[in-house]
Amino acid sequence: MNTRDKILATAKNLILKVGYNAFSFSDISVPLGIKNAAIHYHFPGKEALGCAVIRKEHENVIKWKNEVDKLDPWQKLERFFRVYDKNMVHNRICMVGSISSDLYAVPESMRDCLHAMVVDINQWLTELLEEGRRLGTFQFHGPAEGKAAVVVTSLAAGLQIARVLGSDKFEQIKNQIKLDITPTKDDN
Amino acid sequence: MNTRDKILATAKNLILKVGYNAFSFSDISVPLGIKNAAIHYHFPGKEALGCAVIRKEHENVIKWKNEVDKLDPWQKLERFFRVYDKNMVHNRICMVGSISSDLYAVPESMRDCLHAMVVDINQWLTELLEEGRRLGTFQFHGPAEGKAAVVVTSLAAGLQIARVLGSDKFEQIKNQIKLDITPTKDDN
DNA sequence: TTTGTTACTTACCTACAAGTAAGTAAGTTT
DNA sequence: AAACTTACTTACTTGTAGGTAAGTAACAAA
Repeated sequence: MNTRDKILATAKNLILKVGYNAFSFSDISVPLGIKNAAIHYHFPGKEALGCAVIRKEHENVIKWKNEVDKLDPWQKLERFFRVYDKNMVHNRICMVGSISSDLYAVPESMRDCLHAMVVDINQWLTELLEEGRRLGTFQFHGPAEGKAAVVVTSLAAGLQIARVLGSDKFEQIKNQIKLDITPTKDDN
Repeated sequence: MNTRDKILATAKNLILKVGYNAFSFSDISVPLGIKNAAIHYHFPGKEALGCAVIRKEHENVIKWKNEVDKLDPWQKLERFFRVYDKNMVHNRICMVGSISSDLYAVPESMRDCLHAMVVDINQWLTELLEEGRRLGTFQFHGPAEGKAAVVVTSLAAGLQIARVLGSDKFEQIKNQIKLDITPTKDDN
């Protein structure tokens, strides 16, 4: 792993742990054993670094979508949960939750990067729920778009609230999400 | 309204809009037409101010709970939604979402204040859902605690994601929450 | 071999944040 | 009237943040 990628990885971790405005260049340079100015060699400024982190995360989302493409709806959902689980164990929140909660305190370019990513995630989950309902794998009322919004926000804020109430709360949320889309015998 | 309360109100707004770490004393003193040091007269430091804001919010929650105490479950839920609506129109997020997403970047005393408040909200909503289910007003699967967690996180992150995708997304979430607890004809 | 490029470091600058000590004007108490 | 309290302001200190200009060691290309 080259220095540039190490900087990106460290910055990503910091954004998910303390937020964009709460980390400094030293929080990256000291653990990596480099100087602050080395970060400026790879990225013109903090804003560009922030954008690069979000764009890389977005690329990872796209790769991940292709990876899980052939799985069935429940497996896809479980894989989706696993993304949040990985953050949960490190007391991190998700990128969307971190940047959007600080949205009016980050540069506009970062908002644009985040927007593109959120649209993608939202669309993927909406299609998954729609497909699952069509196949009878999932059951829920109302538009898939609304259901997708509830699912993704429960997970995002689930990571946040779990910091306060413990990881059990996050487990409860995942279980409830599953219960809420599990088919029952009624056919209304 | 005295200066102390004006400082508290301004600080609360800033926390909900840009987060605890992204506002400075000048963001409070300039609009109020006072000097930075005046804030230090009323509050020893930023940490104490942050705690005072959360504690006041917690007190408001307690008062609010008493206000809505006699309403029926659906009315209580609508009143709960209204709290989030009021933040939505100002592009604010909720106190719990703001502080918990920056939790490892705020002083420990603030985390303690937030914890007490989150426990209270969580308990109130759990009891509401439990009561609603007992009365047949609401219908959902699994423990009320898990359902409460899904509802409150959907609303909290709903405010966050609505900053990126627009307020329609928040409306979708509220509708979906209602659909997901509306009784159907099945009696499994 | 000299020229250029990559990947940094050294040393420095500017801005601004939080915090504080001392002062002050207005009102309150004794 | 003297002393004290309230609610600030003035003026200052300290720390740190992001950023930059200039230098350098290692290696590659012409």
